[in-house]
Amino acid sequence: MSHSLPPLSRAQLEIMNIVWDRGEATVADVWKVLSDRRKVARNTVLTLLSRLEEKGWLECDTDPHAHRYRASVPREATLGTMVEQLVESAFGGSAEGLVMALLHSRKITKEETSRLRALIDQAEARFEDLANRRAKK
Amino acid sequence: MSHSLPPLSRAQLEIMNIVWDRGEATVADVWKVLSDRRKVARNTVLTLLSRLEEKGWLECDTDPHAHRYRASVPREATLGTMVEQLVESAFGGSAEGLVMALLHSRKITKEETSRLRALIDQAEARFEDLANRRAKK
DNA sequence: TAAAAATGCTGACAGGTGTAGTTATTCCGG
DNA sequence: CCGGAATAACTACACCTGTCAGCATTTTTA
Repeated sequence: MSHSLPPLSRAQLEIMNIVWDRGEATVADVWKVLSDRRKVARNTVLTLLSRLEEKGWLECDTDPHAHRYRASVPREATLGTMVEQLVESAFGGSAEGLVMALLHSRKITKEETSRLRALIDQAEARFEDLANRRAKK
Repeated sequence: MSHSLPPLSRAQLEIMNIVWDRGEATVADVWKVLSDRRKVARNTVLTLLSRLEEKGWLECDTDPHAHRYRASVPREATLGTMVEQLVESAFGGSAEGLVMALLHSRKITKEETSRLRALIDQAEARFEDLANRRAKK
């Protein structure tokens, strides 16, 4: 498939999130956001961005004096494969295993569980939809 | 809390899974299981196990000359924190985000969605339970 | 009991990562 | 036109990870 890039480390994911959030970002942009969270040198950011570009996670234009980085893979696709890989490597391929771990980790509220139920309803609705469409055709 | 060990890499998690599965394992045990999946030298396994022990993921007895390794953290707790960290770093703390990615990315069957719903019911039942107990007391 | 197999220790190495200093370039304000 | 601020490029380094070879010791077995 399209998506055979090396996995993202934590720091790399943090960068990607910033770029995804704003669609496009210069080194200075990213540095600014990151500096609000922890102390980090501009050069560190520069290196991380360059390496992400080397590996194909980012693309950049060298616009009039300031690299503008964009993500080359959409966020949803990336998160999707991340979840899949976690399911695979940590839960032996069982999606339920993951959800179970999520529900047991005491960070879930009652409100969240009902919203999760709604999500599942939606997913099932999509199944119905697909089935209908297949039947009609 | 108890669980401040450094994160597990993929290969390390693979090892931990083997140890968790059989409760206790020697180097030879792990090597055997791993060799059925891919070509790997015994020493590689040895090194990985030693380093996991150094870092506190494994404990070992030097029984009648063959190290017997055991996990020093239960599987569920580890998976829980792994999921939490993914939620945190990839989904900005939103558990729903994770479930949404899960439902959209995998080809989940209708059977799976109903089982997921059952899981959520259970979780809610636990909440009720807790609320009742608090009310009574 | 001597050879063979198993086991563990030490060291090594290449590649990735997070961090950043130094140097070179370029642009803007005066 | 010049000097300082912004920007990028190159280099460095310490640590982690996966990979393994060599050697020493112990246990098994023929």
